[in-house]
Amino acid sequence: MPESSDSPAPSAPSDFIRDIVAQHVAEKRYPKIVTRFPPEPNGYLHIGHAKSICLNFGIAREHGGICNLRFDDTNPAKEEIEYVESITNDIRWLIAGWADQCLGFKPKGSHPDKLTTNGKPDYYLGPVDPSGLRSQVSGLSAAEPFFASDYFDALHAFAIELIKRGKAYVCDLTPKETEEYRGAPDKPGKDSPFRNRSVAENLDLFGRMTAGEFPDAARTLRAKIDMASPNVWLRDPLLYRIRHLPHYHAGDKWCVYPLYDYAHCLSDYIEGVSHSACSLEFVPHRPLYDWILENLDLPRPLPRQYEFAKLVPTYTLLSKRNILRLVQEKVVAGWDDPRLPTISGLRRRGIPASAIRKFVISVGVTTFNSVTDIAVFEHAIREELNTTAARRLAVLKPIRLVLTNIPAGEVIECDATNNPQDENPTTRKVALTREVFIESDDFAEVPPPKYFRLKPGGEVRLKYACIIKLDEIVKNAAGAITELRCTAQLDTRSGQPNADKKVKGTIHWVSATHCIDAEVRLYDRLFTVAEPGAAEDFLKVLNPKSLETVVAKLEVSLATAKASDRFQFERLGYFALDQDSTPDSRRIFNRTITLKDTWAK
RNA sequence: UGCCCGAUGGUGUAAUGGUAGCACGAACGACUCUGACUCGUUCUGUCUAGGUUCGAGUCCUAGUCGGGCAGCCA
Repeated sequence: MPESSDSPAPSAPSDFIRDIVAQHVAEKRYPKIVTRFPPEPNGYLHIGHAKSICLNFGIAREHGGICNLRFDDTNPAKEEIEYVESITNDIRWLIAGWADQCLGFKPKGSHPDKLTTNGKPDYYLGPVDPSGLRSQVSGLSAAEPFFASDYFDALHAFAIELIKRGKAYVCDLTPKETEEYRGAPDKPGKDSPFRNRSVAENLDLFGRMTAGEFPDAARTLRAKIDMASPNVWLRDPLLYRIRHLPHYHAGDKWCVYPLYDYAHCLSDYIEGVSHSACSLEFVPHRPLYDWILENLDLPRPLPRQYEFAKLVPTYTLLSKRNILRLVQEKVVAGWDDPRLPTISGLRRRGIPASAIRKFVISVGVTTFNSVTDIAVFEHAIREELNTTAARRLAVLKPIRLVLTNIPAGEVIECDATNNPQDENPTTRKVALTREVFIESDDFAEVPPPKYFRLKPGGEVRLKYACIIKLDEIVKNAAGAITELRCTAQLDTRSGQPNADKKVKGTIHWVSATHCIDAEVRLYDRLFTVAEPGAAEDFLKVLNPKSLETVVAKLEVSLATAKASDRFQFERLGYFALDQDSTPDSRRIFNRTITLKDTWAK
C-alpha cells in the first residue's frame, strides 16, 4: 500500500460541534477530550466516512485528546473479520502523518476491567492516554482497535442493573406483535402485557435468555419508558434480542446480543468518550442515548451525542447497499475499483489521503442536508497533486511523427523539468530522435478555429525540445493517416540561439525508439447525472465511458515508477501505478484525474 | 394529518444583534516551452409575512418549502 506523502494538514475551521467542545474544554467538564469513530464491520469505508473520521480525529487532535476506532459489532449476523482489516487499514492510511498520534488503541486481547464505584457497577479500560499505552505495548502489532463486542460482559451487567431498578423488563411479544404495539408516529402505542413483571421474574427470565433456554426472537429485553411517547424510539425500545449465532470476535459465548441504542451509549461511556458525533438520522435516538446513561446512575462524566449532516457528493453513490450492488452486478471490478468512492478505491486511483482530508474538511460540519459538488473534491485533488507530482511525458493515443532532418540513430538529449512548482526544480534527460509519437488529439488535418496545436503547414513546440513544422501528411491506401513528416528547428532548443522563439502551441511527445509501453486506465465519473440516487434506477444513468483502457507510450524513466509515486503526464492529468502492476513485465497506470481543460468543447 | 430538525448566490460554507465574506463553479482578460498553474476582473444570495430593536441573516410569532422518525439493522 502506498504511503501517503502528505503536505501539512489543513486546519479545520470551527463548527458548531467544535464550539461545544471548546466550551467544555474551557469548563474542564471532561478530564480528556475523547471521540470515537464507530463503523460496523459489514462493508468498506467510503468518502462519507472520511468526513466523520476527520471530524472525530480532528477534534481529538485539536485538544490533545484521542479518537478511538471502535467496531460497532453487536449484530453477529452481519459482521465479518475481513471488514475489520480493511477498515483499520483505510483509517491508518487516511490519518497517517496527520492524526495518528490521536488514534486510541489498547493492548491486544485486553478487556475492560470492572470497577465498583460507590457500590454501583462501573467499567473502564485502564489508561486512555495513548502515550501511556505505547510504553506498555511493543508496537502497533501488539495493539488493536476497540470492539463493542468486548463490552458484552459489561453491557450485560448494566442490563441486570436496569432490571433491578425496574427500568427494564423481559417481553414475550413476537416481532409482529411488538411492531403492532409500538403504534405509529402519529398514533400512541400500547403497553406490553409483560411490562409489569416483577424484578425477580425479569432477572430469572433474562438469565435464562442468556443461558440459551429460548429460541431466536422468543423474548426480548426492553427498556420501560413510555409507550405513548411522541418519539417512537422511547416506546419501550428493545435492548437485547436472542440470536443463536457465533460472533466473529466474541466467539460462541453469547446467544443474546445488545442492540445499537443500548450498546452505543454505554460503549462510549466505557471508553471514556466525551463527545459522540453521529449523523442526523440519529437525532430522534438522542433522548434514548441519554435515558439509558442517566438511569444507571453512573459515576463518571457522561458522554453526549451530537449530530451532523452526512456528506453527499454529486455524480456518485455512497451507501453500502448501492456500492454493493455495483460490485455484485459487476459494474465495477470490486470494492477497490478506482471509480468507487470507497477509501480503498480512491487510494487505488492515486488520490492522496491529504486531498481527501482537505476536501471533507472544506465541506464543513453543519446540520443542513446539503449536496456537495464533486468539483470541490476534484479541485482538492489537483491542488495537492500539482505541488507534489513529478512531470513526465506520455502519449496516450499515439500518432507517428518523423523529423526528417534528424538522422536515424541520432539521439539528442533534452533537459526536462521534473516539477516547475518546486523552489529549485530538478531536471532529467529525455531523448529526442528522428521518430517520435505525439498525441493524436494534438493534430488536426482540418483544424477548428483557435486551434493552437499541429496543423498542415503549422508550427508547434515539442515540450522541452524544439519547434517543428509540419511538411507532409502520409496516408495509407485506405486514406488513414500513418505518419506526419516534419522539420525540426534544432536551433530553437533550450540554450540554442533561437530558443526564445514563440509559437502558440506546445505539445507533449515521446521518442518512438526510446520509450516503453504501458497499459493506462482512463477513469471518469461513474454516472452521467449529478444525483444518481434520485434516478429511477441508477444502473440506467451509468457513464459508459467511465473506464477506457489504452496502450500508451511512456518516457523510459517511468519504467522504474513505484507504487507511491504520483505523476503528472504533462497536459493530460495525474497518474499513479496500479497495484496490479508487476515489477518488470506489466505496468499499469491509473489516471487519477485529468488536468483542468478550459479548451475542451 | 403526531413529533423532531433544517432553510444565506448554481454549489458548499462564514458572519455568535452592528459593512453579508470565503471557497468551488462559470465568464472574460493577463502570463505561459503544460489551453495546466498563477494573477486580475466580473457573476449571482439571507424562503415569505408580521413583530422586538437605534439597528435583524442572527431574537420572537405565524406560514411556506425541504428532510427525518414506526428493524428483534447500525
